[in-house]
Amino acid sequence: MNFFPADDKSRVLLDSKLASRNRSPTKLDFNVNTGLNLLTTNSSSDQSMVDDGASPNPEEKRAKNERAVLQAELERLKSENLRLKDMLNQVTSNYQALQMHLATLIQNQKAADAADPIEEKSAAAQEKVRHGSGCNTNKLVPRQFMDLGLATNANTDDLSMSSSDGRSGEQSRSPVTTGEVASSKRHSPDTNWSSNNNNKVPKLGSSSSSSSAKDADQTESTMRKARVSVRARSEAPMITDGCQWRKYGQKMAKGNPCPRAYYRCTMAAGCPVRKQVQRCAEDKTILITTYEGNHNHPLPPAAMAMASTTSSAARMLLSGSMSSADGLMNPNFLARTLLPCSSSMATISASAPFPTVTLDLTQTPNPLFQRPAAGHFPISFAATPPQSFPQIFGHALYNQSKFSGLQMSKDMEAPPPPPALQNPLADTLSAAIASDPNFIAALATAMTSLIGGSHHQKENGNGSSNVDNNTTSNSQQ
DNA sequence: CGAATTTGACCGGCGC
DNA sequence: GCGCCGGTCAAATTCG
Repeated sequence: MNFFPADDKSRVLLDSKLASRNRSPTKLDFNVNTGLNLLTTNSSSDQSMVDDGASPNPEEKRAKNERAVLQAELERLKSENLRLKDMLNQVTSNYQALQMHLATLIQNQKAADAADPIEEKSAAAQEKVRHGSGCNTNKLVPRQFMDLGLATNANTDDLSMSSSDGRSGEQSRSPVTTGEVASSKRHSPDTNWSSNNNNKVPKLGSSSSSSSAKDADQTESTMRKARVSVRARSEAPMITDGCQWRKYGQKMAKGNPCPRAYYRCTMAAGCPVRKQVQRCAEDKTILITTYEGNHNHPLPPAAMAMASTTSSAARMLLSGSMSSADGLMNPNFLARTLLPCSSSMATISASAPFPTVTLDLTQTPNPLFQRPAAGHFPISFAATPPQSFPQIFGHALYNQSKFSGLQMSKDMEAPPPPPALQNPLADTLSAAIASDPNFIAALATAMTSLIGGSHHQKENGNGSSNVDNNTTSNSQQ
């Protein structure tokens, strides 16, 4: 976990701390003192942190002061190092717990599938969410992680992010995948970004060779194509998400003086994933990146996060909206129901032609200066100290869990906000983190990757990817 | 010189 | 039917 840019002085400082963390404090102090002793002649006064004013040599006096300052700074850094270490351990342990729960979940799910694939999973998901909402976060995270997987799997088992071919015969069961493989009007058989293909069942149906006509829900699902939009403050022309993109077009969009750029994934031939990049008309420092589709190839860890975002968010949106006529017909209702307290982080667009999940990472760029409004959960990543990462994950998962289905119980609509830890040091560190938009984006995508991870891991058979890797790799970009 | 980007043309959907 | 619009193509251009 790297919280600082590689060229930052603080990075060097942190690295030195980490490198020395295995040494005993005594030894560390000794080493520092040894160096400073070279500048002093009176070793007996080395232990004094305060200048007694009796020193006849002004040079020595200055050296003492300097040493005192350095020692104080060293102590502070040591304690900070310990905090960081604890935090890392906590995140790691949480992740390991998630993996264990996932393994258990998959086993249980296989057993449940044999009996009643849909009903059992939905009931289990709701029950677990109800229990999870009242638990402390360390338990909440894996629970909700599991819950999401259950809820989404119930509807979108066949969504594929990975090397599994999205154009397999299974595609018709997955709204997003189906959309991806729908033929475009030109040569690209997997292009479905255009509105041309999204709202016309006959077109999709005619273009799909696998119109096995599962049922009405299937037909309905093909009408909808989910997108995942990420809003982040960035001066860069494009946020780094680990994938390789090739620009294939640029257009002036109506109502926005900034051009919209069109990219397609070039990490594999025929990868259907597209993304649009456009600056916000109101605030040009905000970069809006909209993803659509699932990769048909293995992804590097750095790309896993964002790719999982598009897949899992789309899956959540579709699986949730599909289950309710209200949600389907009234996106506002859907958003209100699913996201009563998270509008600043994730919203469902009511005006977009397609169901769109928007992850807003532009809130509260500096946690020291802006706190969440009363009654509003501190969803903004930057607004929460690093020690609260489990809480963040937990709440994000909680929200996403709600995302995953309207069928969830009513008592889930008013979640108890996890207590955000108040810690000056943490605030300082989070301020540093928040100052890097790439880190924020990486963190967000890592979180959503975690959210979608259950599905992802199942599909890829690549359970080794983890949040730490995602976060690190992205934050270093 | 190959890869990536640019940019005007093209296409289909949609509203009038 | 026409024009607008979003999305894509592909030749031309630029870049490394």
